Amino acid sequence: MIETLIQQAFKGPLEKLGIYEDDVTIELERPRDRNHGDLSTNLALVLAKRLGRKPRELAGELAAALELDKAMIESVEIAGPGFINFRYGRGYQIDRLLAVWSNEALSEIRNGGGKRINVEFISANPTGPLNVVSARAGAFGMTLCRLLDAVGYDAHSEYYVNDAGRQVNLLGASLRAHYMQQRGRSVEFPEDGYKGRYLEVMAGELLDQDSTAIREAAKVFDNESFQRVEAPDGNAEDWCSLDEDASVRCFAKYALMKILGWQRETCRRFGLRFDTWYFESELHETKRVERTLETLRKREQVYEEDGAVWFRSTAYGDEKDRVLIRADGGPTYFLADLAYHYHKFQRGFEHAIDYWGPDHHGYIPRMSGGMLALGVPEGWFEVEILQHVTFLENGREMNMSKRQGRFVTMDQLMDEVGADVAKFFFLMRKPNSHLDFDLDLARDTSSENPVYYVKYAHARICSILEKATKVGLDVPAPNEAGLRHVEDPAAWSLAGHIIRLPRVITAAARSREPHRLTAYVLELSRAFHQFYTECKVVDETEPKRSESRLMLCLLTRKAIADVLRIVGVDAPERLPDKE
RNA sequence: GCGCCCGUAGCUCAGCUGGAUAGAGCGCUUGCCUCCGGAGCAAGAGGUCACAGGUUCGAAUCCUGUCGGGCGUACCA
Repeated sequence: MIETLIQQAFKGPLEKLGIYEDDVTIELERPRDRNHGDLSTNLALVLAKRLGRKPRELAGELAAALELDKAMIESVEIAGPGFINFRYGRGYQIDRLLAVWSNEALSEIRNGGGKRINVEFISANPTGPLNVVSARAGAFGMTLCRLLDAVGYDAHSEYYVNDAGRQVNLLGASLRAHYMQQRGRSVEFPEDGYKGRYLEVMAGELLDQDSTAIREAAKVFDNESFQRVEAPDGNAEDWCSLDEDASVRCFAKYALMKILGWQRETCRRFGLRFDTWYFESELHETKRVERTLETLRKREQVYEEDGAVWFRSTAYGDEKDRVLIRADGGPTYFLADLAYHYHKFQRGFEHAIDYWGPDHHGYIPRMSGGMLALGVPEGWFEVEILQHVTFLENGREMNMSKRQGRFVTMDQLMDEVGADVAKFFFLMRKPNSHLDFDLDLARDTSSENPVYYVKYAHARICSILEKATKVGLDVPAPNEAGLRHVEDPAAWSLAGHIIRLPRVITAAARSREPHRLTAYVLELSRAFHQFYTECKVVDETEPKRSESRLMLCLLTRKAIADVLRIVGVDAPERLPDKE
């Protein structure tokens, strides 16, 4: 790395001043302002006081004593209060461009050592179609997985299905009520039941489905990760003749099967791939919930009071202790969740990241406390909170009330703006800030829309390359001789962005901030459009110059495609014709 | 009340973990097509970084307090 090269160069001059390696860290960062060079250090500012010297003077002395290869570092300058600024040499830049082209630059950042990391996201209750709030989580979770893979981890995407407990029961009871009502039988609709239209429709379909049709419907789950999902025996009429508990269970089983089918299909359509769908019911069946409680008990983390069993979460910074077993004897959701995450640990993941909504942040202390109490190492469990999304239409906040049926589901969002645009928009802001989703802009397919701006840059490159071939120019893979011909400032500015690629990926992965990718690819596209207007690429009368510029086109196209792949957005060769 | 998140251009947001004259996009004003897709590019105007203290060579960034907004504060899941 070029940083270590510079740091090494400082060693001698610093020793003359009586400063040794362990004494000071030489920080090198990319200045905000491009005029300040490619790398900058505040070393002189940091040392000035200790040495009783004026920062600028010290900087000048240090800079003069540096011995650096011109091909690597072209210039060293003192600026401002005492910064030492470095500018990359052509040799270094060309070297890095070629490293991007050969994928060497991307291999260099794979430092994760194949460490297995579990990333859990969405995990919506299986009680209805996926809501649009899940869409942002999906975009983040999936992208984080690809980012982690890119930096050398082994990321594992996971979806937790709450198929046990009260809600599923309520779901079954609700569907049953809808069904009976449509059969003209009077039943009381369960309090707090699910009143969504989709259950009415589902009940309607059940009216004329026989048992074979129902069994057929379960076939979409003939797949290992979904063995727990199965159709109830018989048809809806049979289920009605059972006693109420059993009857509700059948309806619940059916509803669960249908809804999980929808959710899985929606995820697929959004480009989400889950390595594991983990069912809560399995935790109960395998007694993991009880065993987790036992472990806590053995570790003396629980006590009984008022007929309930409590976890001493206050010992881990929570504001109050939490109930594990209710007075009525049932386990809380929290206990099951502890068991689930404990099992994640036991499954051998070295780290676990959960994406949660903002309404769950109060839940963090008890969960991380619980993990510690179970003997899981500090820092193993990580939560990323995703803030809410507000949709704007005609500049006004859109009412997302479910009753009005204004698109609230993920599918409707995809119908409206497409999966690519939705993903890109969700990722444009950092996870921790609220997102204003401008629907009018998202629907726009012109380059006002950032997604199309980027796609257009990619398509434009493809079109240029095509044109070059058509006029009989060679389009050679980037090579040293060719890149040496690159002269224009706009071209080198573009090259500077391409070189940044591996760093951007590393930073985005480390900070869990995919918005750095979208921001980067927008800047890169912009640099390309600038280059395009200033440098004519295809020119038969100047084949050498054309070739070198074509190399930059190839490199840019690759960088854009690499980023878009991580973001999960398609990089098209051409955009649909404008009308 | 307490806890978490947030407050940066008219609007939407960056600001790379303490650096230099605080940056983009949209909107507004003004330019650029004999040319590879103008679905593009350039220039200009626009700021008390909510407010007040503190820490230090240096603060939008860290600490304290105030004001304003969002969310949470279940033996629900």
